[in-house]
Amino acid sequence: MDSLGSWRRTHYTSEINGEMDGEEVTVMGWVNSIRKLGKLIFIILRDREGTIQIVIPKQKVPEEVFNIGKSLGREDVIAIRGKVVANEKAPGGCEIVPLEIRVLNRAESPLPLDPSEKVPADLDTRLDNRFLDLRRPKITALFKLRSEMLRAVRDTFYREGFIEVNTPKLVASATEGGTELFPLSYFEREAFLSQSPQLYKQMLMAAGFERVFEIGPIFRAEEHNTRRHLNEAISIDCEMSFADERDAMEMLEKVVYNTLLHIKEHCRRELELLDVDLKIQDIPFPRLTYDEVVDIVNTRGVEMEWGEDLSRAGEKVLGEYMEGFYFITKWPRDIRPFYTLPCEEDPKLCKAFDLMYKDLEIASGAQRNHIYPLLVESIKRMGLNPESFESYLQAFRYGMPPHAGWGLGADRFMMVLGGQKNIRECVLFPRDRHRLTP
RNA sequence: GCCCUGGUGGUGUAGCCGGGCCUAUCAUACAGGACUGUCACUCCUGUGACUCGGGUUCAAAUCCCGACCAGGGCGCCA
Repeated sequence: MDSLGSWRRTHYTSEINGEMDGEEVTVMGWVNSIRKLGKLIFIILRDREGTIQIVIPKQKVPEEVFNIGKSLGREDVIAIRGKVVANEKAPGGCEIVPLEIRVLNRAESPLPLDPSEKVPADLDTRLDNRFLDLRRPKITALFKLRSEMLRAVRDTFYREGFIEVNTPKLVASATEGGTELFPLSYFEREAFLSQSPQLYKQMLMAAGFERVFEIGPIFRAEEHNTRRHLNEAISIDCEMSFADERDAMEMLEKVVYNTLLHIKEHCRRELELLDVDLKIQDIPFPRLTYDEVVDIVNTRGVEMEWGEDLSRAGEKVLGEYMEGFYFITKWPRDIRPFYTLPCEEDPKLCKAFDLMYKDLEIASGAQRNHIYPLLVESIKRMGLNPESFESYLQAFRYGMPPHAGWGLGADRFMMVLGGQKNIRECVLFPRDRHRLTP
């Protein structure tokens, strides 16, 4: 085994081409595959950006180089200093003839799964050996896509005058209602992992921050076991003052639309690898009211009473009826959280919305209830105790502007962008009902 | 949490219905050998597996029960 020493990579494999014939380069990466043909050895070297062929003809390289080449196995980590040779017979039209090879680390064998994708592996096996799974170009592509998605989302927020914030993930209250929280011990007290930055975002409206966004983890202790649920997820959240639910929907459209454009333009290679034909959907996205949704779902043979949330069957028929992204607006007040502002014209309804992609809910938001007495009443209505919201409610008593916002599930958004059927595919190290490692 | 399906070498599979010719199939990986243009290299040789526990039977990978694990569906998801 050799040390890196003073060697540094001069090129990623993708940066080398036939026009560099004769140039000396240093490349580093993993042995993707190796074919030993007696006195001739071919290595496909893989780095983050791609692969390149290394050719080792016994007659034309130092004996030591040939011997090292012969000793290599799959996924060994090597560095090669060598000459670029343009050659039509090589994949990509060029290859490297090594002057010197350094073996930086050996890989044990057999490997727990096959990164070259000749033999498929179950998702469970892949997640158990995720670092190896992630060496597969297709999988790497998905996470490059994710990185660019986050960049596009951030860019849009900054361009629109939002401040990026971080709110606590360790919280005291288990009384927000709704979802189950993960309890944990906090010195001599009990604490919980935050299910959403909701209450903090709103307090920042009282702080006069006007427009904030946060990209961070949320934790839900539900025992769900589906392709679209995780117990730890990343939420893209925003909140804006002096705005109503229509402003919030427009902002959400901008974020989604800009991300589609950005990915389409900057991730051609990744989309191709993933075999995704990303459609740019013009804005505004269609808006359905909850009332319309109830009609559509019932007309298509799935029973749905007014006042019920969409069942999975309901989502499916709706997803068949609607193409791409669409909003559902004007929800019944009783099935939305207490911080949603009721409609003035009909107190049974509220100013909440969901953003759907086909049959998948990817975001939800609303104009928030900024009127203190009405908010207290709503908390009671939901069977919750206003006293446990004291530090939150305080913020509404000394000048809280009208405001609206939403939360977009980053991992679900990735399912749409990357064409994935299982949300676990979109997360490096997913946390679900049974998986806590790696 | 409920329902359905499944668990066979490192990985992915065939065999299971109709128990015995299974000393368990194939691919890939791995080890050794031959090979100077491979690109899923080819060829020869070799190594390696029936999730666990109980039961039925002369006989269980195969049938039955339970546990564990996985996949899918549903529920839950302010």
